[in-house]
Amino acid sequence: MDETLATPIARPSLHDTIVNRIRSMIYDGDLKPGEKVPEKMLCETLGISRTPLREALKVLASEGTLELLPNRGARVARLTAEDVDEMFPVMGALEGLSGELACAKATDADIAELRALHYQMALHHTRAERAEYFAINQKIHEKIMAVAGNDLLVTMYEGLAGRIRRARYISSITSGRWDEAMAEHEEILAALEARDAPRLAAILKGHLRNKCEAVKEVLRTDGKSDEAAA
Amino acid sequence: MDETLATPIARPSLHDTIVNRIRSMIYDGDLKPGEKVPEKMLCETLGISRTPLREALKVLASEGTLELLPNRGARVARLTAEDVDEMFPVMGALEGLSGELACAKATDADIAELRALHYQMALHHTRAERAEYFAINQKIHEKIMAVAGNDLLVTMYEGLAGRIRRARYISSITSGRWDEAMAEHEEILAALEARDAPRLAAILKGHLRNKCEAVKEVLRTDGKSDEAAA
DNA sequence: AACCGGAATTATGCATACAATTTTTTAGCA
DNA sequence: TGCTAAAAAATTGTATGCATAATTCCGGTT
Repeated sequence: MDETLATPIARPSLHDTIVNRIRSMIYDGDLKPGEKVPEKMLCETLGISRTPLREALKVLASEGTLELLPNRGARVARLTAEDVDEMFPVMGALEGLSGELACAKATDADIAELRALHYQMALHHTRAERAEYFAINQKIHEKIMAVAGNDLLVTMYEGLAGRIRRARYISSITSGRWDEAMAEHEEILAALEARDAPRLAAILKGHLRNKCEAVKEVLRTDGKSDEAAA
Repeated sequence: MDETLATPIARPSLHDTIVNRIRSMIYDGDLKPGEKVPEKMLCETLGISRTPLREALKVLASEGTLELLPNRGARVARLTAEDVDEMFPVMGALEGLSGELACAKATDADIAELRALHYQMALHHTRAERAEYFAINQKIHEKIMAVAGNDLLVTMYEGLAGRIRRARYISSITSGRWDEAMAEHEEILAALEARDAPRLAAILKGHLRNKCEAVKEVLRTDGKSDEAAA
């Protein structure tokens, strides 16, 4: 029997598990940016041998999550201001695309769901509940991505977003910038309701550019502690 | 002395060499889409052991170049029409971004170089020299990317472009579509000379969308031979 | 006392060996 | 003859071991 096309992907391989475990350790801060990651240490922590671990390290390095210095081991990639300057235009283009596609593909139900999320977020904004606000904020952007219906887009965006998430810009947002962001979200909802693809794309791009500045600010402030840890 | 920041990347590691070797084998057609890739075979071909080979396979799989079936080995990823439908919007967004950035950053010398390439390509077009035309065509797009000055953008775009390059759409372009593409390139040059970023972005996006259709056409025609090989 | 050089230690890179799963072959049966 | 099932072969997943490069530590020298 011919299954050449019938087997896209199969079971949860142990291997990806390790990759995800290590990725989580990095995103959760168990491994800090700039920190050396000796293989032996990780082997003991994860209870595995060096072979599968090294395979995972190579994958994470190709993603940009780790830096692999030949004959000198792995280090958690440090996010520089230059990295951010390169990442945000790309993320902006991708997020803009998600907006365009979402305008074309969103059902009324999708928009209703986004509207609900939006007003819930607005409530958290007026109450100055930062954590709750940011949680819903992320949900909204994820929902727009999902509505866009392009898995590759989601994968690529998440890959970049994940690398930035470590810089916890959340706590450092100024209330002035917060009000601005909220106003931009009003426009996002309006553009989506009007299914105005170019406008939504433009707003999302600008919205992200503002976030870029916030992240760079955190990087400047927070950089010193990273240096100390390295 | 503190070199924590001073060592971004060091020597050409053997490992990346293997990754690139295999990637080349795939792009050059030594390994065809859908084909099974036994580890033993590649080990003998490359003259290495299974350990570094498997590390390379994992990396290529994370790039989407290979498919890794747990306990069942690797296969060269097959490009489906659905894949192309997902890839082209993303590539369009990235290429559009390259145009925007290029408009902002291009020096007069850059534009002069692109102009020269453009008219050289136009010459090949009037002479109906396909291979030469496409070689310069690619150079132009690469130059725009380079002028944009965003390494991450280049990396991500090349990753996608490389996966598509296997579908040799070159030979199959119709002369009608070819004339269209050439006309679009006239606009590309004009927009760049005017440093009209939004316009250049829009043209590049549309230009690529047309190529998307060509690739899908090749996929439909060429698909059967791939099936046979699998 | 500070600096330089070399040996010992440690960690990484690669190859080999063993275990487990899948695929193929083959024997048995209806 | 065709199908099922079990055993053999082959292939992948993981662990271990050896070779090599890098780091550290120690002794000698200026």
